[in-house]
Amino acid sequence: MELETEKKTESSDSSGEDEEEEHKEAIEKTATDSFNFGKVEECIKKPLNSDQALPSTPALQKAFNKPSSKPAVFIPVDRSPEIQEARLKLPILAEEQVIMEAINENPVVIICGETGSGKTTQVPQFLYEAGYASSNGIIGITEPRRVAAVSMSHRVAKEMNISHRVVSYQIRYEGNVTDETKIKFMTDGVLLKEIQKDFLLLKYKVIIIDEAHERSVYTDILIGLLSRIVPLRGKVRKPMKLIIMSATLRVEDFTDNKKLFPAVPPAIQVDARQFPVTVHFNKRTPADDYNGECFRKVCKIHRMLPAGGILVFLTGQAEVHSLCRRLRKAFPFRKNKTEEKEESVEETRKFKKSKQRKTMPLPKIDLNSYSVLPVDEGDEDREAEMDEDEDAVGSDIDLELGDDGLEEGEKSDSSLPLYVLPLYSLLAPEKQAKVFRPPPLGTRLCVVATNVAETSLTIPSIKYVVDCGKVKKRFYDKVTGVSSFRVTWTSQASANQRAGRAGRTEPGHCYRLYSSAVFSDFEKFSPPEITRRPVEDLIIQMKALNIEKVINFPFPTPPPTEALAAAEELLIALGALKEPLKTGRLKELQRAKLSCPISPLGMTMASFPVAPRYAKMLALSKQHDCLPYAITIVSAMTVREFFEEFERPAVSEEETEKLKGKKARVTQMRRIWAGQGPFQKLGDLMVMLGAVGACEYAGCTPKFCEANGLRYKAMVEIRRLRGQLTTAVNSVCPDAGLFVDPKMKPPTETQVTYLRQIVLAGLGDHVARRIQAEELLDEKWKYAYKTPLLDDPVFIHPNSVLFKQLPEFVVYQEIVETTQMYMKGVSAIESEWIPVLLPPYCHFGKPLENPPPFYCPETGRIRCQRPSVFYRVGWQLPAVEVDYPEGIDRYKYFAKFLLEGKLGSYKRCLLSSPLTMLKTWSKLQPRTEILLKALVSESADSRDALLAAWKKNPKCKCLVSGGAGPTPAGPGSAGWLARGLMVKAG
DNA sequence: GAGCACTGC
Repeated sequence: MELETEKKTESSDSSGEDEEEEHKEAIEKTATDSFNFGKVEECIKKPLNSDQALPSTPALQKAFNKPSSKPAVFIPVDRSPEIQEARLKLPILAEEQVIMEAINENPVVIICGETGSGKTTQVPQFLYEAGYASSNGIIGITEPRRVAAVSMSHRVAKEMNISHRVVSYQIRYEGNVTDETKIKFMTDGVLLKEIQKDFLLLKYKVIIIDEAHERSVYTDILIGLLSRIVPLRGKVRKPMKLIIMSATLRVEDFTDNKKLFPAVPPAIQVDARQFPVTVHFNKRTPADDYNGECFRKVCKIHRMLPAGGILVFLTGQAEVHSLCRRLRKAFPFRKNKTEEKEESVEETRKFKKSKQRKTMPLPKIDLNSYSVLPVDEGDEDREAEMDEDEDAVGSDIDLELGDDGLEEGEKSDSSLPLYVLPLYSLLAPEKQAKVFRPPPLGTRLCVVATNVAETSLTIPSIKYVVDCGKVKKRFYDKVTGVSSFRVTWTSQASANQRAGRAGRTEPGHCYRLYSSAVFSDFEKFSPPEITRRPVEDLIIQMKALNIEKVINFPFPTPPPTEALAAAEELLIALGALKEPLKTGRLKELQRAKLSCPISPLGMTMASFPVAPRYAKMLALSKQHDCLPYAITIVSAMTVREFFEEFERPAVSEEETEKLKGKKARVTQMRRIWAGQGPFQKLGDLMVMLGAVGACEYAGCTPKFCEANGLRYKAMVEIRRLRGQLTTAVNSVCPDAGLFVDPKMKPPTETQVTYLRQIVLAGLGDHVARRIQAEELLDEKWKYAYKTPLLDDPVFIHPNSVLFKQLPEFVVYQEIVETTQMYMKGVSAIESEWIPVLLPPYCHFGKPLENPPPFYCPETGRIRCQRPSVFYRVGWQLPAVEVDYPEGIDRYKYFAKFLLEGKLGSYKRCLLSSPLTMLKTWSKLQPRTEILLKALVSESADSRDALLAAWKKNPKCKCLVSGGAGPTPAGPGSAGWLARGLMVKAG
């Protein structure tokens, strides 16, 4: 037994499949065997060429029953002539043979090709035609976004002229996969879940990870897992191919990572069919006012340059709306009937200045060629002599001429109508859709966007990009988890991605509002997401795959150790991981802490597709019929931006009034949904429950949402998530018999109290306590709360319904730091619940002697009253009934109650009083000492433990009597849903 | 007394 544990800890693998000997063995040999198929070509920059045939292995040839260079099977595809023609224009088609040879001969291949290369649509078709999906095996492609998975499956089905039954998709809430499916597009999270059901992914012959350069957390984990799965599949003689597709050449994290791929996988580069984009840097970089600079640049472009849409990149909603307002004011356009006419005739557009000016031929600068470093240093100086303000790299178009200093007066010019549209993720979909329609006749389209336009949404017909060079990003404090949003410079890769948005339909221009020197100081790539955020959700998923030593997992880029430790600590506190034994040295303890195995509760939690804190809430909600409510609350907490945002600057007086009215309405509804008295104590979570309940009752219509300031999209997502969570709970607990009830009744007062306890159990590390009057030394702590991990005061967010209530103890969903630290999603809790529900966060004192310890017939354990203090802050918590602490005294009490007959119905003549058992060792009589020693040696300090000892060694019974043992009372099992939850309500 | 970019199960 010990040997085995030892072996496990020592082995370098981390994807332990210990139930399957074969797999385990194979994992350990991964490094030596599985990746040695073929010597690997290290051509990162240049395409492979076909006469550089890669060496192949007999094993693989046998596996596919064909020589390596030529597929033995060819599955015909009946494409339409138009599709054929369009396909042939894609550069990737010329590389088909090269790509397929590399795939045939290597288990892992990387394909680099920028947007427009056609890799996402074509590579699956290559594989299909080469027979990779011909016999009992399918081709899986992961996308980081749902829309992409759906639209790509549609497009490929159309190109191949094949039914959706064969080319299908699967995303979180829907899919059209059938038994006939051969090509399956899915989101990366879907595949990760599938690995939990079938670690070897046996139904797939090929997995393609698309958009790997985006480095989404699931993509990263998938690549780590697949780096082990692929060789394992070789071991079981069912080889699988892994293809990693990236839009950038930054693949060193995959290629130069020996832990991930011991042999360097070949990387093939394919060209993209993009139009050239000329990049213009500003001579000077504005200190702060990039918004004003954006405005001026758009004005110049609009006044002087030929037709073509403008896309502006800014950092947030407020900026987007404010620029929209300024631009609309400067270039108003009157809506008329022609607006409805969809066909916009380029020739009829009037561009005052640009018509007078000679349009210069656009310079041919390939976006690729400068993407690493700006090539303009020389030009910059040359341009500087002629132009103080701006260096137009490689371009003769001078925006400075004809500038009439518009920014001062911002006088409006209605002869040059500009059709200005905002675009950001939280914008209602129908408003987002506007940017894809042609602008009204005689106007120019100008989209003012956040980062959504960089990856998620592609607007055609953009010719000019204005890039402020900034992004707004979320930052997490690794220790406290407090998050904040900061605006920083973007990365070179992302600036290039933005520039590329100007070359989708014709050659374009990108205006960067910063100098090339500033650009070259940008980091090359943004750090992968997994290094920047808490990882407890990922860690629990990995633990559920029996990956215990997460620290050894072959992450393409590992999360910081602090983040791993924080995740492990939280999961232990939630009971999802088995706590390491407290014996041993500190160092060993530290190491053990990073390799805790998952607990049964953890397995249940991992099956719920929500954050571990919320999964814990679900796992505790069976009692008192709380599940439907807990599911609803958890769904609402998971879906972001529940309420519509009305804080933006209004365009008109009329809008100002409208926004004001809506804001007032939301505030009013919040108060109504929060309820009164005991209901209100559930706080913001009660608002969520009330809002979802009311919305569903009304049929979840856009109208209801609009009228009540709810985001329709969010409400639909909550509805779907409730459905998914209901199914998930039913499957771990079939007798729950849950269903989603659109006419769900409000919870009772008692249920609300239980819900508060459930919420506390999940948010144990998010408890805060109001500063008491006597502690108030500094004004800055007025109305403030203290938390265990933060030195600074935190406050209830003004939007919270508890903002004015200021309950003594609260839990919060998250803390966001802006001007101060604000708690959001706040519920009030009672301090006496804390020691009962959150023992890991409490330091308990000695058991009270009054009331005395007692035997609990339900659990078969010794119970007692213990006072405690909350961790790190030392808040005194009321004494509560808990299990008697481990140790000799527990044995003594157990012996005492045993002798008293508390465990069973037998009565014996005892020579001593059971009370003797509580005396110190020295005062014990020999016969009682024997009993105590026996109990200790058998670790029998509870009924279950004693029964186990008797089962193992029936002789033990003699120690107590000669008679029948105690009869076990009730089920001893402590199933996760059965556990005696909760403090008495009220 | 406020101001959050973007995504996946």
